[in-house]
Amino acid sequence: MKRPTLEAVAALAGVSRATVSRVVNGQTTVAPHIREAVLRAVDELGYVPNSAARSLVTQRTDSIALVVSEPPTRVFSDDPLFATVIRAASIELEAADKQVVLMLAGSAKSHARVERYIASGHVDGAMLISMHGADPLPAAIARMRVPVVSYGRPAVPVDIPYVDNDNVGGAEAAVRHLVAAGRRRIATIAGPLDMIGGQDRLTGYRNVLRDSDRRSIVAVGDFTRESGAVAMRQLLRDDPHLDAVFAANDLMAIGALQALRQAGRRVPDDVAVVGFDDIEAAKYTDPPLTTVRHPVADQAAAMVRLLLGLFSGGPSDPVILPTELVIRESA
Amino acid sequence: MKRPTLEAVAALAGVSRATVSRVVNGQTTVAPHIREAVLRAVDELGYVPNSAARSLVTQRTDSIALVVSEPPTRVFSDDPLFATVIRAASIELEAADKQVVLMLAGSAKSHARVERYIASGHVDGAMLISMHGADPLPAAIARMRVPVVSYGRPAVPVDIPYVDNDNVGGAEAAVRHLVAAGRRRIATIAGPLDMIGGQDRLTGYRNVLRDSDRRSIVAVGDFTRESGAVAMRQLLRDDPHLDAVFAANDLMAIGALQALRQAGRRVPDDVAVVGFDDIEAAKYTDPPLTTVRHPVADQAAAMVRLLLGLFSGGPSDPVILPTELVIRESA
DNA sequence: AACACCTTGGAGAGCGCTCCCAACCATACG
DNA sequence: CGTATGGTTGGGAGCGCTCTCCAAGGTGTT
Repeated sequence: MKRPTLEAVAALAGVSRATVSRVVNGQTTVAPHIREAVLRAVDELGYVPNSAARSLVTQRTDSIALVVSEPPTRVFSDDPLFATVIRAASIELEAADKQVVLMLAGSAKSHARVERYIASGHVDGAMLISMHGADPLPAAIARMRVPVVSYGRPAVPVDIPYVDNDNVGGAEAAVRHLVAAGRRRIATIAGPLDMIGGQDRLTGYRNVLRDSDRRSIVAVGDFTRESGAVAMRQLLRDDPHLDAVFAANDLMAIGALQALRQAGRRVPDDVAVVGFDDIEAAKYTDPPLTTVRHPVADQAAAMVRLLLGLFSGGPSDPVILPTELVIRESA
Repeated sequence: MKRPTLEAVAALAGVSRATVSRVVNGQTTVAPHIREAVLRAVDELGYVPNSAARSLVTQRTDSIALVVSEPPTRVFSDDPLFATVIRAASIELEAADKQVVLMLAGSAKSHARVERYIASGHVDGAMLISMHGADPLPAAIARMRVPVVSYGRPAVPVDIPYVDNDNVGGAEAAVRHLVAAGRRRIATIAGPLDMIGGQDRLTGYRNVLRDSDRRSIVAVGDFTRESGAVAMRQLLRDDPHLDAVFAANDLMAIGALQALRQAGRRVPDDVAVVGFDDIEAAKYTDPPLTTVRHPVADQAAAMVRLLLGLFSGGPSDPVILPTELVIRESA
């Protein structure tokens, strides 16, 4: 009635536990006919090795935690970022025959659970995704003796390897595009400044404006469409004559598009709009959104490779991936 | 250098392993001052119990697998269904202090991994989400002696408990609404017929049409927006005079809206459109989409409770949740 | 003061597996 | 024909933990 053990298989096949273990783990030092007998017994009993027992002795679990340190509402919002990352990372990890354990660590309470989970040896390593500045998790996890990598540069300087995209460069390219098009009053809808992506994209915007001798006009959103609309209205009040907006992500750009339409501005004729991310929806806005594409899936895959590399003593240097300006009709 | 064990804590606190175990597991039969000493030692060494060792003896893992038997492209598509289910289930499971292990089982290869994972005792139970008719996974997992529940009635008759919403009733309500509004030629864009949701919603549509003496006009999509647009164009060719469409989900309804606009039809004046799901985007379509809301999050929570109930010998009867017609402007 | 009873801590057996080491057998060589 | 060699197999320890006894000590009662 209970699940069969190695012992049971050994008994049925008329060999020792050790031999069964060898067959199950694919060692070649077993005589073919014995191997056959063992496999038959395994099949007959429906034997599957007990993972707890195995990892107790091997000290490995072949599982990797994917920790998303955000409230669930944001993880599974309109923003497909997390979905893309999770998907790409899963594919890459499964290719390496690792099991993905997805963990949402949005609240302080779940932080504790996650820390405990990782510390208790459930996983061989962990990947952290998108945390805010005050997030204590990276530091906490880095303290354990578990290999960890981060998706995106941690906001707090913590000594863990990470993979990021060139946020500053991408923002610069976007704003340079607006400058090149002759736009004079270029505003930005920045992301949350406690997030590294928000900071870096604002930095890129400021770099170009400074170099091109324009004034910066800044409103801050929180990466949601609604906040983009609110920020856009704010900007229009601040400077009714602005002729371009760079939004720190597409969702806010879409919100800005709505607000502009409501305010009776034509895009791109009156106001040019550029987003960041190149999400799917950017193709279907009216007009289609010019935006900065960054390789989310590649970045996730690179993160996985970085972590797997750590297991075998590979380098722990940060990896930075390039971005690309996608020009559509909004700017 | 290694991770501290019970033994180490016991030595430091000057007690036996058993006593430390009692303290760590919150047993009350330990004298306060000894308890203090143990906790101090735990703290000092940064001790965290080894989960493999623990579950080897307890035969529990306190983890639950959430198996999504769909290709990742669909799981993390525009369709927020999976996201909502995953989120709600996670919240509910964490409340019960269970760890969620999310597994994507889109390919045959990953099926094998998932089966092995579950069979090897990594989790105490499993939840299956949204599978197509030919999916062998429910049957395979049901065969193991692991408690399993399904989100949605399994397409293949398999004896596992499930939680579903009233797809037939919801579709009926939607189509009855169109009938009541005086629509004469009511078409439907059905979902994939190898999915139970697709079947049931089509059944509901047919039930009402039959009772109200109208002809059914059916096109089949695959729950994506694109397929909705394609199906809509098809329907317009089949019957240029149709005056209403019931789409089996909102994404296809949105595609239909696009196709109708391109064809120069006004919604709802010329053609009324009703969707199913009440996703977030349904509020923002032009015009806002009339649709059938079903309690996705509630359903997920109910699924979790059903599974947890199974552990303690609770009932394994299917749970069916009601739906609600949300009337906006498209019909 | 002796007894029973209850509380509390310790000893030890395993949970199911891997892996080291030793024993074995067969072959080949001196 | 004995011994060295190499390839297979089995024995057994132990991974870190829980949990069932059991013993020791303390308390209260008669």
